[in-house]
Amino acid sequence: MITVKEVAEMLNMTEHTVRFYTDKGLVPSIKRDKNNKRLFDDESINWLTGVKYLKESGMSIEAIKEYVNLCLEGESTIPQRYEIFLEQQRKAHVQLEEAKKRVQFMDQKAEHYYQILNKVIPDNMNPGEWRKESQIVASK
Amino acid sequence: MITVKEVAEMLNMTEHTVRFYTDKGLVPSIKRDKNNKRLFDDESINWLTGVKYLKESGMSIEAIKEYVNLCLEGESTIPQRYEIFLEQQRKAHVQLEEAKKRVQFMDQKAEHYYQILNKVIPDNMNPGEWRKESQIVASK
DNA sequence: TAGCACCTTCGAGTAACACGAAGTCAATAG
DNA sequence: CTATTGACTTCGTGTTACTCGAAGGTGCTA
Repeated sequence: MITVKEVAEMLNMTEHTVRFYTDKGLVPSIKRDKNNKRLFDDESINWLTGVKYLKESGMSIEAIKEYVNLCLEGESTIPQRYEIFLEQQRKAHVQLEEAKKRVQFMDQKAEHYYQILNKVIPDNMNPGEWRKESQIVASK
Repeated sequence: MITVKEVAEMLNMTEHTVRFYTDKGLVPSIKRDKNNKRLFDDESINWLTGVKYLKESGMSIEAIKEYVNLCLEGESTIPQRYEIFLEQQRKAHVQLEEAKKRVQFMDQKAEHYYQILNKVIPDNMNPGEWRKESQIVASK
């Protein structure tokens, strides 16, 4: 049984956000101790972890809430829940591709600035020149 | 020379967002026609593309604005701009790793729901069981 | 018994859009 | 020649998801 602070650190969220999510009902299994403090057991940590992933893959708080409600309704909602995950799976794959492009972009720009600072090439780093530069790099 | 609508479609942004960014000064090279309409040439498209990547990798509008100002100040700011890109490069790599984890998570959950629907395994899909499930999958 | 760390609720503030209203302007259709 | 269409403009409010800080309760330690 761990506290808000601990679970926040564990999942790399702020304490405020953890409380925000629990207050919205996104962690139905959460408990309270005799002093009304939030306590997370393994089940609650799993819920919160799932919520975090769903959120990061683009679901709104409201949509996550609906998913949680479906879970609480029981097995009859499994087909709907499956549809939700298919959609989130699709989004996660799109996000992965976009993340790869960003890495490529940043790697290229950082490398370019490095070369300028080492007098390898002249300054044409302004974004106005970026496409040109990208084409040069891409054609290498 | 293309319009707001066209560049928005091209970069997959809303027209509102494009205007928002240009009004904040994030695309310094943007032009206007005789009727005061925004017009994007290649340089402006490059700026906007760069702004989009910086934003997606976690920079605030304010921070991007500062970067744009550094660009406009000339070559003397190259070391600072290099530092900015090193940081964004680092963030982009972290994001890539997170995106991979999300894909893994979503693939696993979608697969799990698929199996339940095909009566392969019983229902233990509630997040309360997710860690257990992940361990099982991981140990396969 | 005082201080400290940690928790609580509550309420206000913020970033980045998202959206709609109202108006301008140029081209085309009748 | 007028009128409608459609894309653009500015302006201003609304929304989401935090983010922060204040004010206060509780229990442990010195």
